[in-house]
Amino acid sequence: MLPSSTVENYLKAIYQAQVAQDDEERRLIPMGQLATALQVVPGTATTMVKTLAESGLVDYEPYSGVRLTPAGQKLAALVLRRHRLMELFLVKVIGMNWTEVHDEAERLEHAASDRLIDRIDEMLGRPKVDPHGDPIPNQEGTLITQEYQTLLTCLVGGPVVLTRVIDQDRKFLHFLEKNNLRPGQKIFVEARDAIADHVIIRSNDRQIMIGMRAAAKLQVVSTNS
Amino acid sequence: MLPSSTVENYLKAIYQAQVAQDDEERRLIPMGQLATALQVVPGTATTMVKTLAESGLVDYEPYSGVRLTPAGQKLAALVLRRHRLMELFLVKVIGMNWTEVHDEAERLEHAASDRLIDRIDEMLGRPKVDPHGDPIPNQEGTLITQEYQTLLTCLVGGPVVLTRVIDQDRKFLHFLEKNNLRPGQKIFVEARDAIADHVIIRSNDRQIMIGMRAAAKLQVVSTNS
DNA sequence: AAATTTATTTTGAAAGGTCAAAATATATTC
DNA sequence: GAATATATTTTGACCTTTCAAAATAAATTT
Repeated sequence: MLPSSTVENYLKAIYQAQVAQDDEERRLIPMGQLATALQVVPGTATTMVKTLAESGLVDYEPYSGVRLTPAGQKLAALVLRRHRLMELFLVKVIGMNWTEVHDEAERLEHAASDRLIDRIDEMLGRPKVDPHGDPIPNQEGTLITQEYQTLLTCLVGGPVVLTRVIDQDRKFLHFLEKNNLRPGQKIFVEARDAIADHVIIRSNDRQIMIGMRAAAKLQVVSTNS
Repeated sequence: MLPSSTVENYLKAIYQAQVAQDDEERRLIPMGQLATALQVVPGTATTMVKTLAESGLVDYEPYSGVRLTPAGQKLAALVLRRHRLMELFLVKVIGMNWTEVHDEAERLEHAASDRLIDRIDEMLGRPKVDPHGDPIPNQEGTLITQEYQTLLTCLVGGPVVLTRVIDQDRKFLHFLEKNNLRPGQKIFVEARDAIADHVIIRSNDRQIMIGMRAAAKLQVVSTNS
């Protein structure tokens, strides 16, 4: 039986939580966190996770949390693949703004067939990352995650390129867009002040001050030019 | 509240049934027919139609049938618009074959936002018909249906252009495709024999014999060239 | 370690959509 | 017009997904 959108969303949420806590250790995701991510009440998550466990998609340890089984992990990765390819497609082919493709992709990812997704993948030239710089899992469900510096950890003074934005919140993305901070943009990191809790950067000759919480969401790579 | 996919499918099915029996008379669609179209058991259709009636989307007369209200009709037309624009998009932009876009569009039509659909509409140059030659309702939910001849009613001898195919069955469409019978194709109607129950046509210098049941599904316009 | 707070699970109920099968209307045939 | 056939509706049940609120477990504080 093919999984419902709900099942796909649960798997994806667990997967993303697992990836976020950069663990090779395969830690358990607590129920509360999962419930929050999916915007459901904790009891709902418990119920659902139990049925996922029965389907062999997750391992569930009461009062501890969930973890994807290999089968669940593959499914989850393919959902994420559909999502991210769809986002890139919406930007590159449809011409939507990268700050507003998330919700659209969120729905389309459950409706698009594998054939369509692979066709899109081909059209886009088998891309490695989506418009936010998030890596796209391949057809086998393998995700290759690059480790990047952030505006919080990179060298002060040097020029960097914004490569990945770890936040899908529309307001945040619009703030970035308004300040020309989109993936690919070259940025100069001018100062970082732990006490003042900010980072000062320069992009397109405009100076911007960003709080450290926000700075941590902006991943960059150093550049020499 | 926004309508579920199920509700959208019911409305669309009623709408298409109404359009099919080319009625200005706003006749009722019998429950059995609706149930068959939606591949559900009759009782299910009855239940659902009653809730649609409560939402003011249909008029329901027990033991007689359903009919869309103006509100229901508009919604239905917009679903059909999404479907047909999506089909054309899948053919023109994604490069899928016109014989195989139906099922894909059937799912995507419920997931695509109005913004996406309008963007697609714009990309395609505000098209009037989908890949099967079916007319596309406009944003206001108005459907302009052209009346065509069919291979059953058109003049024998003259050249015609295949303009619309009234059947979404994959097997049938594949048969057409195999015989070069796609919308836009010029065809010569060589003979029609009511007793033998067939029409003989010539397309791309190949002669094809088609049963009258099938011929009635192929709509054409006469051409002088 | 007892008390309290926080997280998780359980229980009971609800909404949406569906089916199987019985009951009832309507239409058709003789 | 009674008998039969066909179409429709009703009833009771089920599955999935959800919530509210009570019960319980685990973690934290004192």
